[in-house]
Amino acid sequence: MPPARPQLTLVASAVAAKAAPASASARIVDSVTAAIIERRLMPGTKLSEQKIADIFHVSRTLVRQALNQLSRDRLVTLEPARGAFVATPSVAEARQVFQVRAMLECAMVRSLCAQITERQIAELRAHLREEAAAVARTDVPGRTRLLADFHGLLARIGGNDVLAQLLADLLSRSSLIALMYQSSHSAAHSQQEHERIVDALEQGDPDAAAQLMQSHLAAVERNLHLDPHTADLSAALLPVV
Amino acid sequence: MPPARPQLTLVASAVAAKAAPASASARIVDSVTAAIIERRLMPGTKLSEQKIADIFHVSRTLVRQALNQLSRDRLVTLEPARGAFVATPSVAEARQVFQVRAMLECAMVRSLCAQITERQIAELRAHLREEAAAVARTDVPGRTRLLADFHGLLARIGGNDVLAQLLADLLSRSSLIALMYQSSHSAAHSQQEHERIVDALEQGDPDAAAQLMQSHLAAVERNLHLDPHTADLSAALLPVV
DNA sequence: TTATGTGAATTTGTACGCAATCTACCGTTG
DNA sequence: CAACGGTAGATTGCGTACAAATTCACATAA
Repeated sequence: MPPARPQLTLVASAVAAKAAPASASARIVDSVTAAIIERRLMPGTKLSEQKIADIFHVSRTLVRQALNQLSRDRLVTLEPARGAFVATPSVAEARQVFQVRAMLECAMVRSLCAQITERQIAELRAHLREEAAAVARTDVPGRTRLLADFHGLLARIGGNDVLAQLLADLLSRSSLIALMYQSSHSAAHSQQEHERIVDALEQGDPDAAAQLMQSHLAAVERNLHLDPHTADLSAALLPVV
Repeated sequence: MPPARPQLTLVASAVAAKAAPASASARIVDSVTAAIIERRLMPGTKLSEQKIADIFHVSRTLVRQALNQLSRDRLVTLEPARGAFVATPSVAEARQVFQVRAMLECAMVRSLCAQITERQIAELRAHLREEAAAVARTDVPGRTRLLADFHGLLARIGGNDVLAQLLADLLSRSSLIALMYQSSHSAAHSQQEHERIVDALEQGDPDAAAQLMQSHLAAVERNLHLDPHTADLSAALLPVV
């Protein structure tokens, strides 16, 4: 079904993603996750068990464990007796992910207004400065990561681990989606919307914060190339370069 | 850390949970999930790989796959080199799960008001009748399942698969929580609240629907024995009978 | 009696190997 | 020349085996 099936080119640099000497298969999960959201692995790429096992110098057993976890995260799809492939989220799935994010994140900033501290505002401001710096120096991978992590930071600040974990999953899926349906959204624009959301949080205005988050997510989604004629046909025929 | 560690008594009846000849490990996942939410497996129970493998007549390989999936669903916790145990969600986690459910489900019924059809209302009414019947005949396992699945049905009706999947996970976690912190909430009361939510959906009143869902979830949570003195000490010392 | 240390037995973690399945190539045929 | 079929190679699915870690029991000492 997926039209484009590039070859696997998981370079050794992927191994050095995280320094943590975590459990063997967790290291593979982290590396592949990083490789996917940093677009070193394109959607549709086949992830051969043996090749990955060779790269990480472990047996296929551990690779299979890792691929299973990744499929639960919806970052790879497992086709029975055919193998694992980097997921190619459909347009419908993309829309649904953003719809759920809107539900979750609007409610999140609403409840955040009532409980946020000076200290946490400062933390957010520091993050915004990093974002702005990355945008200014046109650091594309850096600003992409920081812009996504703004949403993760909001969730972590809220202190609700269940929510933070859930949103983290949605954010990695969003990264894959943004990568597939190449966003035309201006990074600078996104960064400014983040600023205004923090302003609303600082003023403790739940309605404004929720409204700003809503329109921010809508803008991001609108700037994805999700329109039927653009995605369904062209993207289905031309390999996603 | 967990105080109570009952012995594993996964009877063979668990095998006959679903008739589907699904993939080997999926069958194990379903059986164990059913066993947990139907409280045949108590929180803290050790899930020995070999014992489960013997019960299902498969090798430990498939059991490990199943346990990994279950740990991602947060129904079992994996302690390195120690084994798998039926999860014992903390009070904090319980509160967080209900908080996220409130965010998600309030937004869900809101958006449902605008798009729901006559056909779908009828489907919900049919479900409500089943609930009422189960409550009337004091069918405890049946009414528990139906009352939980009302929320799942709402999600599925919405047509957003991502949301439905997410909520399904939260619902099974909620079942485990309700089981641990033995709810004193009246089933009949819950059922009536469901009726009123459907009424609001039928009238297309988003504010009322969201408000009713909010207070319904709050009531369910309030009737869990989540208060510090009840849970932290007593429940930590006495085995959960 | 309570606490501590040692060793056997059980259990988990990982690698390896075989059977079943799929992919690809190539010769055959209409 | 296009379409079909069959064989060879590679890949996945799953069971088994062995090493490492943990648990439990028992003996010993304070």
